[in-house]
Amino acid sequence: MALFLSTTINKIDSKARVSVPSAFRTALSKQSFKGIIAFPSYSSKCIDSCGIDRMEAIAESLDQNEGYSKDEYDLMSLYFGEAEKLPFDQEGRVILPKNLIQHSDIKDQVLFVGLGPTFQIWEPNTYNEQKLKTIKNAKDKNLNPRLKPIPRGIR
Amino acid sequence: MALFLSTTINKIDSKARVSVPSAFRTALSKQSFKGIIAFPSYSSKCIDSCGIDRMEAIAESLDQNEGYSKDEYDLMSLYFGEAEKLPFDQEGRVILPKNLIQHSDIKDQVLFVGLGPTFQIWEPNTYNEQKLKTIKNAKDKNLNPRLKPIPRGIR
DNA sequence: CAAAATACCATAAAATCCCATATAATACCA
DNA sequence: TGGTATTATATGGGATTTTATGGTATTTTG
Repeated sequence: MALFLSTTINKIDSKARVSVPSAFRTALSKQSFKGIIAFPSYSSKCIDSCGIDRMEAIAESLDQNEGYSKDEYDLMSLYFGEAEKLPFDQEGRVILPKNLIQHSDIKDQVLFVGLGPTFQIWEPNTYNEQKLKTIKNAKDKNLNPRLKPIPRGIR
Repeated sequence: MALFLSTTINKIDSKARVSVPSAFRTALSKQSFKGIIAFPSYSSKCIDSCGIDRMEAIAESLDQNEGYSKDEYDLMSLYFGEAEKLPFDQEGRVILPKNLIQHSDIKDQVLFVGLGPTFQIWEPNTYNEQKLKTIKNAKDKNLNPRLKPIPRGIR
């Protein structure tokens, strides 16, 4: 499984090209499609993204109806319609489609943030606002990140 | 599972490079990624660190939604964004990113302390202060300093 | 053909490699 | 056991490569 970590801000140029962070490209280098899959997040003003392997795994598990409810099935099916395959150019950039730029309100800077097996693409200011909200919410509800010990699958 | 023990102080140079203690490198030598994962501690002015295997285990357990609420999921996702993959150079050093140096207030010396399955990176003086506080607290509360297995689910 | 997409080239900054050295740790041997 | 040789480690600096970014040329396609 690819593991996406860290946060990077890159520029987007007049042709809507952005460098995908080198670390993300490395994480994807073993996959069959040299590029990323991107689609609008349904819950945030950002772009959800991953490698093709993950999409294929989702497709397969959907196909075999592995415990999805009708509602879940319908929702996930929508993703495939909105997902875009964005290939790397020789320099490791992708071209962000207009609809995704609009959805995430991206202007001239693009923030990539790793979420483990996936990552997201944000307009930097939008991301910071969202992040502050998440932290405030965690404080209000007295939540702790359960980073140790690991609940299961410990090695 | 890697086991990190003991305490070491090393220098940080003008390029923000630090040698990871040899014993720690040995503990990590079997893992797929040759380096460390580092992220700001949520409770202390230090850097939490581990090998990639542990990070992958956390990612997997999150991904399979093993009893995480939406709020918890959001909070933990932030940590992936703040975590950095720091590869070893040929001499066994890593480059500490600026944000982590700031968070832990590191100047020219770096203290590594093993915590068993993970380790932490501190500014040495900050660590000593923290250590004294911990000892004082234990005395005040009359805690019995015996080493026993920690029950699961502790934080 | 025109417009869009893609390939190709150039460059500054940053990251990484490579080599050198002092010190510490370990092995070896008389 | 003491002393010496050898190895490993931590650290420093210069050289090289990669990355991000911009631009131009070429190809595709509708």
